[in-house]
Amino acid sequence: MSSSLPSSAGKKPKQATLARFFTSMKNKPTEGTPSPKKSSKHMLEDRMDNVSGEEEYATKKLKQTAVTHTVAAPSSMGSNFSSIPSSAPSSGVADSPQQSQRLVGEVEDALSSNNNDHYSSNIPYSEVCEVFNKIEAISSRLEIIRICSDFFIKIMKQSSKNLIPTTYLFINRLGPDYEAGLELGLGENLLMKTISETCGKSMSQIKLKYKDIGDLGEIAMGARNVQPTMFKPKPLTVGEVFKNLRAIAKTQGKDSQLKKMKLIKRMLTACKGIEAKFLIRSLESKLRIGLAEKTVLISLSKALLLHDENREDSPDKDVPMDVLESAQQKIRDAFCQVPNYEIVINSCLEHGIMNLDKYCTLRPGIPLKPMLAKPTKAINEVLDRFQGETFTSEYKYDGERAQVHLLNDGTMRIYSRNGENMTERYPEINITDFIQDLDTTKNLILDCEAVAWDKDQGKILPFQVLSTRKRKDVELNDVKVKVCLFAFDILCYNDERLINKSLKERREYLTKVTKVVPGEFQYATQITTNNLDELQKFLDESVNHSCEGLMVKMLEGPDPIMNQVKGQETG
DNA sequence: GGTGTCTGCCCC
DNA sequence: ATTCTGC
DNA sequence: GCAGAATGGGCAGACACC
Repeated sequence: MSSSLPSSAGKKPKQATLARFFTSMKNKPTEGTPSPKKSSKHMLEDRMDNVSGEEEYATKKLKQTAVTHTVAAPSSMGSNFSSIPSSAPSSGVADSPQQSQRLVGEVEDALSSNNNDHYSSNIPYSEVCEVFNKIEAISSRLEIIRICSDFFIKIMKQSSKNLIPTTYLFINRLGPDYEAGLELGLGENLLMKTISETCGKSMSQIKLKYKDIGDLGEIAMGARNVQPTMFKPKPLTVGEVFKNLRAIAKTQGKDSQLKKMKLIKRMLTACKGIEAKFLIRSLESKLRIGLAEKTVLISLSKALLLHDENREDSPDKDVPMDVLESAQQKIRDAFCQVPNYEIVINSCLEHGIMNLDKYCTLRPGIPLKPMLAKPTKAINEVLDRFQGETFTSEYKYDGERAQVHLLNDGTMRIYSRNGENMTERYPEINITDFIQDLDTTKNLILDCEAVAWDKDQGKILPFQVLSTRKRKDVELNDVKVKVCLFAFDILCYNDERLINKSLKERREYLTKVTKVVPGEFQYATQITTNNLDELQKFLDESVNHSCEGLMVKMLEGPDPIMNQVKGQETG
């Protein structure tokens, strides 16, 4: 099978915005100009009113949801942690998110702050933007993958150091999920203000165009390109842009918005052509070129594999399909267990992509990607899917995912579904209270659901209640909504990877290692049956116990299938 | 200090 | 989380 | 039907401004 597809003739932009640029805004009535004080929600409504009859424009909040992978079981190699480097590679991965020092100082401080050196790259930013531009016009994923991996190979030939900052630009992130303090803290308003000041347009002009076009990137590009440039700015490089983005994220405190704007202005002034478009979109966290994490990961595996091949063998040798696929699987598995591009990429470069499963494995202190469940409508649908297999069902609790880590040094961390460090949010939880034998338990990783708990009534409260809890700087006194952890899995125990074991075995570990404390730490209610009536009853029961339905999981076997069944609304 | 606005790799 | 899209 | 990408509602926090 060929790896490249003929690109379809019917290419069309990912958004319906481009063709309309600057065309339909003539004769726009101005009475709809929002007053500066209007909330963004109102602005959105205005916008929708004005474009009524046309197809929907990209509205606000095009947030990129973090991608979840299955923790697919790689063929068990019997390798345990003895072969794993005990410390993270020298990449300087910040691993103590709680104490990330707050940079209140000058912009320059942030720029020169800790270990930015390994993000250096002299690749012109314009080259990245050219690739983005190409991808935006393509819908075939295979074609996109080809373009991406070709580009990755090209920059690696210059220096493999280029790969990390470039990858981060492609996935539009500033670091791993679990590294705190990497939010840009920018929204459409601040960006519009910055564009307006940099490009010499009035705020109302920009807003009007935004209402019409719905893409600040296009607006910035349009405005930049008609601006006379007195002197030629130095071209932007990948390393520079990436470091600046991180600096923007790390800027906080008083006048932080001014400082952020200053950093953006500096870059925007140096932008030429399409650079402005993608720079602004990156800052909005809305790259919207039809390329996201999964595709980048596949492209990376292809690039790293070919790069590897090129080095030790004749260049441009065609890699067999099965080799390519196994490389993809390896890199996917590694990334599920260690969701950190720096670690995975460096490990590939150092040990080769085929040895990832020996060096990139889960470890307490790094949140692994959760396994995903397929939503199903009814019980019999599940029975079809699991026919012949032994499966088990658990309540699906209406709370927040909590991946609880106990580290060798005795510290504990709690990560959200998206790998965010939520430890601060639960000061009252101490996992050691729920461990049977503290002498023999050095470290572990548990999978739980944190649920708001009514201590007086001894029952579960809805998610809305949980979400009213404080998030930052939470002291014990602040805790008004109690939480009960419902554990349903254990993924690692004393450096032993359990993800390749069957759920049945993992449950045995779980109950052996931990202990129930009613109202604080309990096991997810479960049943193992394939009887339709029993299951239906169990589903109804779960809803009566304020749960959302059931999670249905394969009990044995290496190939984990998981489904969820939604219960009836209780309203 | 309080209030209003904006933002979030937010959570579901 | 749900919905939309291309394959 | 699948995988990947795009989008939504609601709440606490951060910052700007008075």
